[in-house]
Amino acid sequence: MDNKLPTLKEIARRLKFSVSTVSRALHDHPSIGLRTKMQVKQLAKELNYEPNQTALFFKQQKTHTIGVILPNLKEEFFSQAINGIEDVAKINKYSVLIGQSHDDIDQEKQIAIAMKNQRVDGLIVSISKHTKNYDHFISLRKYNIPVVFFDRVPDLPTVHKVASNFNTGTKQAIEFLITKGHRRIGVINGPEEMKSSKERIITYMEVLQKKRIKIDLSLIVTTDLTQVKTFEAMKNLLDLKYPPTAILTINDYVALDAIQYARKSKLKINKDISFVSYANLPIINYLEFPPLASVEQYPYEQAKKATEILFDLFNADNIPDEEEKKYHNILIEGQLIIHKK
Amino acid sequence: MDNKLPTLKEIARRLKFSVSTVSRALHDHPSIGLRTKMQVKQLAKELNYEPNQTALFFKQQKTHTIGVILPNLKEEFFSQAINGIEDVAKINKYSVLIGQSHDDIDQEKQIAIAMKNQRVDGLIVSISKHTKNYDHFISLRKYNIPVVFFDRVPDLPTVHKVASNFNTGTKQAIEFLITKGHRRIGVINGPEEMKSSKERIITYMEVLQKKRIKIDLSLIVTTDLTQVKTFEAMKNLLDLKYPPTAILTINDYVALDAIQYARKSKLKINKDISFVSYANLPIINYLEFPPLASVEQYPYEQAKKATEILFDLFNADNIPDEEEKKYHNILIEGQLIIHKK
DNA sequence: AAAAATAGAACAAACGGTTGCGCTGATTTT
DNA sequence: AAAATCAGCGCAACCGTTTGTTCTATTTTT
Repeated sequence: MDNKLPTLKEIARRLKFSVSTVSRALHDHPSIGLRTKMQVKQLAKELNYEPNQTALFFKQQKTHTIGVILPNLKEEFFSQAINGIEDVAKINKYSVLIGQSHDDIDQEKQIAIAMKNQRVDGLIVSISKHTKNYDHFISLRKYNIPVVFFDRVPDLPTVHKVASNFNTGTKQAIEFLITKGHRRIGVINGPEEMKSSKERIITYMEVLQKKRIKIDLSLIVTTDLTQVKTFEAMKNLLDLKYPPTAILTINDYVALDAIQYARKSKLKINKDISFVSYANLPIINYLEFPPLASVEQYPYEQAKKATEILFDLFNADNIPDEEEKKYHNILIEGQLIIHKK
Repeated sequence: MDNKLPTLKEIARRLKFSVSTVSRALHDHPSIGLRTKMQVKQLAKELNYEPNQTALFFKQQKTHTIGVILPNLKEEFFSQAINGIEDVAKINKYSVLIGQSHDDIDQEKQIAIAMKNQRVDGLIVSISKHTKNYDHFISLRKYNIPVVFFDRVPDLPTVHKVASNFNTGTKQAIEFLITKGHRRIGVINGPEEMKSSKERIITYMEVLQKKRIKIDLSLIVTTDLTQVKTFEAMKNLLDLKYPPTAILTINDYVALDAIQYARKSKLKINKDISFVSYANLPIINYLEFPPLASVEQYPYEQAKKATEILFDLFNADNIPDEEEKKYHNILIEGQLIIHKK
């Protein structure tokens, strides 16, 4: 097993050139003669020479790797997001290191530290549903590791982030339900820590006020996204004296659980009770009783944009510190998708 | 921005020790005095010293990173598999680099090359559904990068692999259908390139023969896993003079499409026609008309086992080449899960 | 023909850490 | 008291590549 990979030194030895000459030859440096250049290149090709990336990473203090931290990959939202990240990374010849927090703050911290130590050049993050403290990300600034958040973003002005504009989608969703004749619209919201949860409620109230529909706070319940809590939330809604005729749920997975609960309660979906949610999962197409509509949040586009910003930051780093360093804060418009059926 | 990370050199300078002393002190080398050791460790802690991984990777010619190549992450099967890989990697303090082939052979090759250049220490692979040629993986041997395949594995004796034992699951599935009274059992199989496709048919025939049920080859159709082809396959089956009363599909996604088609054809699921498939996706639980049963293939366990083998190989590499180098070939037993409903 | 300019290549340092070996002064052995 | 031992630390090489500087012919200029 002659497992030794060819190095510049090896090429230099065979051709009786110096290592530096070989290096420059391969880089088409002007101070290398044509003959030499040809010889070097040919031998390099013969030997299948590939620069040792670990040496380069070390030398350049760059790893050409971006880290991605997100709650999990099993939600299709995030696996689609990965595609957006990968695509941009590939264009820039970067690799992607992925870590799942599984919505656990400690794991999130641990991964962030591991990625710092691995010397990733930058980080794309969608925070866990319980994260309230962002120190483990903020501290990366000391190491010049830029961080761009997407989808689940911290509620801080001093970070780069790309998120869905829940406002628009929520507005469309509620108006859609009102148009369909619904007046008692329930909401199964996410944990209060999540920025999107607050925004959803604000928009919900705004729309109802404008349409002069009385707001009933008992119609607003929360779930931590687990099935158990969603069932509880549904029970609370259905046990009301005047239960809602339509429910807005924080995402499609919650909607699925909610629908399941409604069916167990012998309710006719889309007749006794209708659902609208967020995410627009492909799986919806296979359901017998899907939500009436979903707010598409374009995970691919969000993640892609976040990654593009990250690469901008890599370059901006070289630019002398502008005093007023701008923080990117992009909103991707959601879009209500009405499911035909 | 004092972005300079602390180095051994920095610690040595401040304490007026040599770099080597500092290095050894941090590693509890016996030839370093207690006083010195304490001083060094304290300052290291104060400065938040962390060894520069890129330097270590370079020096040790190891990246402590394993590469994973799989068709895609949006199939829950694979995102669960990732968890198995991550868990084992974490125990061994390894990072995980992920690449999706999107079932495209060229992308698969490209990723394999990129990972080789990144100097991953080893590779976990589930091949694309069209891959017939394995040179891009075999050639990694030259670079001493071990490869372990899982789930979708090459049909070669000279590779390490972990796969599902389709035999058992398929047998259970068909016998289950026969017990339910079905005599005309259709199969929507995968592309012939896939090893599992062949095995499925063999078992199918064996079971039918044993049960003395006549084999009708027109009941066996194939799909490339796309919806279009699955619909075509379904059409072929349903247009038969004596269409099947039950269908075995290669996986749950195909089953979903097949069920959708059957419903469009006004067939009553689980009455006019029943389905059994492979994978046992969680989503099944939300369906109104799920397959009767699914063969669970334990992606987490498969991937975990594959990764454990990979780490074994890392160590085995140091052992002098045994002439008879064994190739791992693990089969994980599938298990038919009958969906209650 | 001597001086200046230039092309083409070599030298050497640097990135940060590990490690075999050698050095020094103190302690123990004979 | 001289010799041997040893604890404790420094020196230097090395991993592969890049790059600023220097060197050496050769060519061009005057």
